[in-house]
Order: sequence, then structure tokens, then C-alpha cells
Amino acid sequence: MSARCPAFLLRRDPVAAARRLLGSLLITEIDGLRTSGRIVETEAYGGPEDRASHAHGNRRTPRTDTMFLPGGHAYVYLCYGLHHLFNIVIGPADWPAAVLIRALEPVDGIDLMRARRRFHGPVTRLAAGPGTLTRALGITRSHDRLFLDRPPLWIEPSRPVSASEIAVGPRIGVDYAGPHALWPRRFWLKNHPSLNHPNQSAKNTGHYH
DNA sequence: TATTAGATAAAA
DNA sequence: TTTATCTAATAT
Repeated sequence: MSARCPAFLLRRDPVAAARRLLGSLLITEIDGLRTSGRIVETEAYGGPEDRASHAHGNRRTPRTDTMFLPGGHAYVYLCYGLHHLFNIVIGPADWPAAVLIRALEPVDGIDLMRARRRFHGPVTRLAAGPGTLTRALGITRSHDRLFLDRPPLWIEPSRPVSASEIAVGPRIGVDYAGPHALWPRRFWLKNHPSLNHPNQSAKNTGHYH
């Protein structure tokens, strides 16, 4: 991400941001070593009315406090006690929202990514999950609250991907959110080989029998 | 299908 | 403060 924060990260619209981030590059540079991947799957969370959001109802705890930062900051939290999950904070300060990055297509530093994950399978599976992509890029809770405009962790936005290349579906693992669990807030590049959940499209957007 | 340990909320 | 419960997942 260049010196200025892109405007789409500051609007109260995590859905638009989640779509807009598809195709962008997520980059880390740790100990002078660069790794990066193209964002191919995202989920939108927030603002306060979203029951699937950690900060629903403006719930503010030591963990969720990060979501109240202005857009363009990193929100990294631990899931199931062992997976670091990487999000980009969205919206103005004190309006909690974020986009979860769920899958990357590896671009730079693939050997280092493999070494970090101790993974020797197909490169399309190297960062195809929210927990595996942080492991591959070396992202941990130490990166929580960083602004994403410089090393060690930043974003290079791409041109917007055309709507015809984007598929939509419900978010993963949010059954506790009641009716909000079905909201079409997960976005991915159609037919991309690095997806985490390639086949779970929304009922009203896919072809089913 | 077993697993993993931080974050949280409730209890004391 | 201690304890009990839950968890935006992964690997087998």
C-alpha cells in the first residue's frame, strides 16, 4: 500500500472493501526476506450490527480494540488457540469492521513460504486457507495493529477485478451468528486454484440440484 | 475426526 | 482471582 491509505478502506462498507481487495498483493518483508501472495478469497465483517463480527454491538475488549482503529491497519488474532488469522481493518475510527483474508495465490518467496509451513505439496495449496497463509507469510500477533503501508507488512492494491470474475457466498464457520451466518459476505475469484472453499457458493448465485 | 491454547465470561 | 466454555481451522 502506498503512502496514502486507499479511500475504499476508510468507508463504512466492508463488503465493497472485501470485493475490492481481491487481486491485490499482500506482502511481508521479515529479516529482509520478501514473501507475497495475491488475494483470492475474502470475507467482510462489521459494522456493529453484524453478529458474526467480534465487535458486534460495539463490543470492545483487549482483542477487538484493534477493529476500532481507522481503516488500513492489521487485525491479527488467534483462532482455536493456534492459528493466526489476518484481517484488514475497514472504516473510520471507532466504527468496527474488517476484511478477513482467507486465501492467497503465492507470488514471491515461495521457497521460504514452503519452509515456514514445512509443506512440499502443490503450490496452489501453499497459502489456501486463513491459517496457512499467515504461517506462510510469517504473520503473527506481533503484527496486530500495524498500519499496512510499509515493511514488515503491507498491501499493494490492484485494479478492481470485474464483477463477472467474482463469486459470492456465505461466510465460513459463523453458524453462531444466526441469520447473519447466511449473509453473502464471502468473495472469491471464480475457479481460482488457490481457494480454501472452492465449492460453497450461495444458493442464489450458484447452480444446484 | 482429533486436536489445540488464547480470549472471554461467569463464578467465587 | 480462578474456572469453564467457546472458537472467523488444520491435518490426518
